[in-house]
Amino acid sequence: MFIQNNELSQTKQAILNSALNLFVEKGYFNTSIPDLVKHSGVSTGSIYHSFKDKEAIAKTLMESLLSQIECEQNQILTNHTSSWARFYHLCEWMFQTAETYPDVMQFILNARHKEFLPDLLPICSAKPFTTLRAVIQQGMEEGDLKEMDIMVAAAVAYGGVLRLIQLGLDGLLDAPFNSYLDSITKTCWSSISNTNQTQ
Amino acid sequence: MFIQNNELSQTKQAILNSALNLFVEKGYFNTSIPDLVKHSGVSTGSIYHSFKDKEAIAKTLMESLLSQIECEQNQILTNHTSSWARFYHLCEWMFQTAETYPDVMQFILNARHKEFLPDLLPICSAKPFTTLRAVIQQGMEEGDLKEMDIMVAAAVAYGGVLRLIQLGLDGLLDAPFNSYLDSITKTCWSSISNTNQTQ
DNA sequence: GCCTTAATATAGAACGCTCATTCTAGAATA
DNA sequence: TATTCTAGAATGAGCGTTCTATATTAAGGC
Repeated sequence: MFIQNNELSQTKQAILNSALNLFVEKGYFNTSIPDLVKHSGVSTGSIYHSFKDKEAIAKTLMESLLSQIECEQNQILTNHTSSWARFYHLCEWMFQTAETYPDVMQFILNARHKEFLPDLLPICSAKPFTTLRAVIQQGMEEGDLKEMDIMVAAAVAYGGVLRLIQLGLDGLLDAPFNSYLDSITKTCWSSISNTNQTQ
Repeated sequence: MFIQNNELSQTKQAILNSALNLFVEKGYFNTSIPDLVKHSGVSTGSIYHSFKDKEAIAKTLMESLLSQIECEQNQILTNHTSSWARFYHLCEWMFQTAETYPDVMQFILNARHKEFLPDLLPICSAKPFTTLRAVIQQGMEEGDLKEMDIMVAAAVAYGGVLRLIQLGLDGLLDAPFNSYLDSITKTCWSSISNTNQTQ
């Protein structure tokens, strides 16, 4: 039960949570409306009363997830000001989310959204991802990070973390996510850092 | 025309190449057999004469791509022996492939294979990916890389590179791939390297 | 309170269409 | 002449969506 948005009715939330589960488990195209009916307990009629069509379900789901993520990221940015602290806690948050809500992480990172949401920008252009890059930018402007191409720096900084999450979601890690947190964040950060020590 | 396998008939190759194009462009589920007929010029009857069903097309496509990639990787491993050289040239090869055959790279990296090939292991377990990790292992055993969790090291080493490829495929990079090659490989490698300089 | 009425929500059967697959017939090959 | 390949029409199942009927809720008048 990840989706909990006061602006959405109970019925809509139930549908979206089932959609999230099923879309991750079987994929968007392998999930039929009858599947959704069975899983959510909401009837066909109600589903189509709540949403224009199947695509609208996916779209709303995506928007809900992204806005929720944005919200949690902003919390982190408020609580921490230095670029390193922001980077570290953003990564920590990603690890925690991957651990607690693997479905959500799978859906955000993995799903080929373009296949069922043709108008959506690539996920890398979405707000949560630009926020991640903005922290790197900040680190560079404040002199903590080497001057280099922002895309390269961001790819190095988050690439390792996201890759590890991917490996974990695919079941190739033995230990829980957060046991890797310190070592991977320090390693990634130090490689683009100006000094050789991360405070 | 990426698929060129002597073990496969012309017809099969034509079908597989069309499948590769269409699967990347529209996705597996948005590609119908009629689409494949139109694009490849091969009739329904011939398609079903060549392949058991639609899934078998995807499976053969995947196997062809992976074996071709494996082959090219082995070439690189033969030509270079040090772990750094192997790492560098494997990355170079990935960049080149992403530049020349973005379809192939998209399909390998991105496609949610599990959705249409339920029996397939996650892509990270496929040979080409274990080969990548083996090079990191080698670097560690030979003392070039710090002793650390192999998964963490591999995630850091390739995460940045693969992330950059992803950004490029999504159209967020200005320059061609290979202009980033040196900076990203050096950055990634140095962060897990024992000495602070990469020869 | 209670009845009336309108709007909204739910339920599940019915519809029409597309798709993967099969079938039948004919062409090419050996 | 037997086998393999090609072609495209026919089939049938499953899907997204719509339709119709029933239930629930909300508001207003008395």
